[in-house]
Amino acid sequence: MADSKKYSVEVRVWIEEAEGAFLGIGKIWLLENIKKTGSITNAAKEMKMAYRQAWQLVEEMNQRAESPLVEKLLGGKGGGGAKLTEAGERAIAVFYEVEKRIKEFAQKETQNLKF
Amino acid sequence: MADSKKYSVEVRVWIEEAEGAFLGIGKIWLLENIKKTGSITNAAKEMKMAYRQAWQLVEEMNQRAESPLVEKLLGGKGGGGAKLTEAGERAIAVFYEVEKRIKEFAQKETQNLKF
DNA sequence: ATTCAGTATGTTTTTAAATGAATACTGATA
DNA sequence: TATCAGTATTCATTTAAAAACATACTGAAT
Repeated sequence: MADSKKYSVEVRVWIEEAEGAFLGIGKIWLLENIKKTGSITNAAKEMKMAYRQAWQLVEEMNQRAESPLVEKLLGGKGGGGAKLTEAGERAIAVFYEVEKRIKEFAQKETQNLKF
Repeated sequence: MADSKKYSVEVRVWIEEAEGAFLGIGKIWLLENIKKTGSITNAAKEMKMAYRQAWQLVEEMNQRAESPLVEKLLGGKGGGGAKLTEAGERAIAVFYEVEKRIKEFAQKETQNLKF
């Protein structure tokens, strides 16, 4: 006999650092869009987010990582742009790996919830 | 050689139901305070939360659980009050158990993060 | 030295969420 | 049947986060 309602466990994962939340799925999406578009401006547009906000997130990430995740290019042809550093690329991979493991565990461990 | 910065994984766990988020740590605290104080009013005060908000959270929980988590007593001596049902008591226990398992796993699986 | 698109930064406006305030309802008890 | 404290509900206010707006700054390329 099945239960009348279905419940599932959801999990949000983020990386914490001394001063608080450092890297969650939002910043990861931003990194991915910077990689894809080559600039903070276009990444922000892609995500329908204000440039100012995107820029602040990048600042925060760069200052709180041991080495910057995003390299910003000022002026020059096309006005400049932004690209991921090696550390930035690695951050994406590490985050998704950690998140995947935890979410898989969470699903596996929580069948048949009842409330 | 130690890294200059420490990073840790944080995890937020909640229970999802057809219509969205159903039960997270905030509602669990509310349940605990209702248990402790015997009313929504006093639970809300305890948590420095508006009564209105607390009352709405209780409504939501009760409607979306298979059976109510909180029994509300109207009128009478002392004006009434609120107490947890069996299902409410169980919800607290189940939530913490699930949360504990997932958080322990998350810690164990993520040593030596570097960014 | 002008152009150009993106970065950098401060200020104002919007917006959604939470709070606060006000009022009616409930029912055991004295 | 008057009281009383908590539940139930509406409406106005506050507040904090995000967005929108405005304006410099940068430097390769022409």
